Amino acid sequence: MDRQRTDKDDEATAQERPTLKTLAFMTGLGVTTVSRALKDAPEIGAETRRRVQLVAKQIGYRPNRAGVRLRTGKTNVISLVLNTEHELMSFVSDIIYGVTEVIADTPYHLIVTPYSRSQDPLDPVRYLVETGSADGVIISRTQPNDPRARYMLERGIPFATHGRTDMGLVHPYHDFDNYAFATEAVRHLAGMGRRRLALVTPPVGLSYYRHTVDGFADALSEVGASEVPFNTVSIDHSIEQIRMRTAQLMRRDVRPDGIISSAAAATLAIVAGIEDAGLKLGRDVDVVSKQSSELLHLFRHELLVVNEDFRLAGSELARSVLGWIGGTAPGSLQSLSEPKGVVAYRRSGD
Amino acid sequence: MDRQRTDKDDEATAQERPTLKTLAFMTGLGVTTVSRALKDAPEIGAETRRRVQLVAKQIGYRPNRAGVRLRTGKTNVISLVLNTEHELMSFVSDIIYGVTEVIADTPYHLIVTPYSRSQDPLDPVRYLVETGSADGVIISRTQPNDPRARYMLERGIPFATHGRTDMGLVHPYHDFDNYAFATEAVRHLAGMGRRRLALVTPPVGLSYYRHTVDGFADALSEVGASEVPFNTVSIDHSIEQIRMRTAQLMRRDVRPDGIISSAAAATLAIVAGIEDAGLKLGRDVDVVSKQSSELLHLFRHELLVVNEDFRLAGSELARSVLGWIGGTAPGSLQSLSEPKGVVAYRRSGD
DNA sequence: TTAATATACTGAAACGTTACAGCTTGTCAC
DNA sequence: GTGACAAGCTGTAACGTTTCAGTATATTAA
Repeated sequence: MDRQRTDKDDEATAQERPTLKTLAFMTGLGVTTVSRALKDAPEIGAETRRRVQLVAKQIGYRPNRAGVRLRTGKTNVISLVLNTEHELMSFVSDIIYGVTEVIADTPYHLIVTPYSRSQDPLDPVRYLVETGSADGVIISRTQPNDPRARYMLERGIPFATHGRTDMGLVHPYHDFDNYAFATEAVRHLAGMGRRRLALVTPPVGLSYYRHTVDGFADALSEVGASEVPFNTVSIDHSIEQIRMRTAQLMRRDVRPDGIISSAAAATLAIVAGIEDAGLKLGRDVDVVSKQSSELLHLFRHELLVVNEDFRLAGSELARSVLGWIGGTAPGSLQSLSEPKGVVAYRRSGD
Repeated sequence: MDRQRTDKDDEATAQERPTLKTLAFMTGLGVTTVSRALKDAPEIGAETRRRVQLVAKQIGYRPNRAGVRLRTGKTNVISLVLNTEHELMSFVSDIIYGVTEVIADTPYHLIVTPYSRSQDPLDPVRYLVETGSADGVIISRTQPNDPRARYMLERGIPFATHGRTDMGLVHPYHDFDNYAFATEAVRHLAGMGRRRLALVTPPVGLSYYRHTVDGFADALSEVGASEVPFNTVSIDHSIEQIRMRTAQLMRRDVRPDGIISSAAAATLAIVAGIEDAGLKLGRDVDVVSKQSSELLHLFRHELLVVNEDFRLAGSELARSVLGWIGGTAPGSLQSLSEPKGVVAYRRSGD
């Protein structure tokens, strides 16, 4: 009832969204000319070009995404592939915000592609590639030998990984230097006189697990401190598990006098465990933790923190993917973010 | 170079992604028939239908989104509109996960549409509607008189709001019962003998600000406690501001002996402020706080918490939008989540 | 037998875009 | 004055889908 008008008068009064046809009618040109004029093709007269672009701006023409996508295969979509299981914590939103910041003034949309419980991480990536649902993909929880990266490299679809791989293949990535984080943390603790250090690692199997562990080990021997093995948990474990295991650890004879934690949420649990064991943070043991929001110092003044900026990670990852799509060499789209050092709490007066 | 083949042999060996044409060729039917057979149209013979669907499954046919979208206007996209400024905290990822859980086994994709610093919140919604970029929209930071909801209602695009409106217009929503939260919090504090209560409110102007304030006020008069005004901050303020203002408040002569906080991050700052003033949580003042992840008890045992489940909110919102798209009456797609009560810390042994 | 009708299927057109292969017109060299 | 060529523009087809208006065959009613 609302749509009484025939095909013919489409050209006359276009109340619907303007298309190339509308513009062609208004300017008296052909749709081909209009299309080319809008993308600054060389064989269009300078005046015509300006005229078309003016009219387009005036009536608020926006290319129909489905039309473009059908014709060219270009989706103007970046997909962020997320594990809904483990990435429980806040930093996911930071990454998302970082990505959206970068693509805000591009024609790109961000779609979130989840994969859940016990699903093959390759599944969502395969889906994206097979259905051609995105021009570029961002993945996280990167592994040294990552089948997803290998797959996308084979298929030639631009992507960026949060975290490096170690397959001898070159692709864009952004990573936080967790080796540096671990070494700085160890040195800092050693500087405070701590000698028996424990590490709460990233999830075993992920790339930054190795980086962290290596940095920890190297720095330990550098400063001549010793490791108190604490392999029963990683930051992927539940708060309760970490807390319990930490308490157990701290009740043992040879307990650490310094702990390094790879994630803020885990740190809350670690501190709880320490206190469960009747020990006091800052006196019996010091803890250095990574964090992504500035909250740990509110939690316990005694905590030592290293900040990791996930919003930056999101931005860098988006920039990388867009760069690759735009033709930049993948090898030049890699970035590593250096920790700014271990920071202790400052009282207001300091 | 990879694409040497002519249009003709397209029909023969389809190495590319299968389309209706591929299926038509394989089954010896017309594309129309295939299209209808796949959607169980009645005028297709039962055997033909089965045959087509079998072949489709075998070769992994998936309808081309761009084709469908161009022809029908259906995008199979749900958009989640987010404020990149204020929604700093973790619960955004919970909402996203909740949404993805629901749309996982539908053809829908989730796109995240951000709006940032000082931008009109109506902008992204207008964009989505004008460009027809989504079949349904989810918005948050809902206001009693929300221009976005009004706009989408006018335009007839299905949406759901996180939080209720108060415009006499009916639309799907999911909301946490913040009135109940506030009343339960007040009653709990009153039950502990607290008489002078302060409230750290949600952002002024949002719907749940009113609900919270109303619940607070009503319960105050019910239990005969008094309010210590604390209108200088809301949970949208920075950690530092909240902390400072709380410290100021707690140093005054008439200071509250109970505080109710609408968000976990604010609570960290509040507690810091309390301690800055030299007071002790649980002795000089009790704090009831909402939280979305179970972390506050690790922060301070003395905290009293009420849990709000944002993953549930995401799921409910997605269900609502899909329901509306599917033709369900908007009025029947409203849900209110009740707080499960104020919970205090339980030591392991309890 | 014929006509009406139901069943099962099909071709053409359209959604909005871009690529390809033209088509005019004007200018210039000769 | 003719041919060549460039500049500037245009029509058609195609991407994959669904809808519309059929067509062919079989079945039933008279």
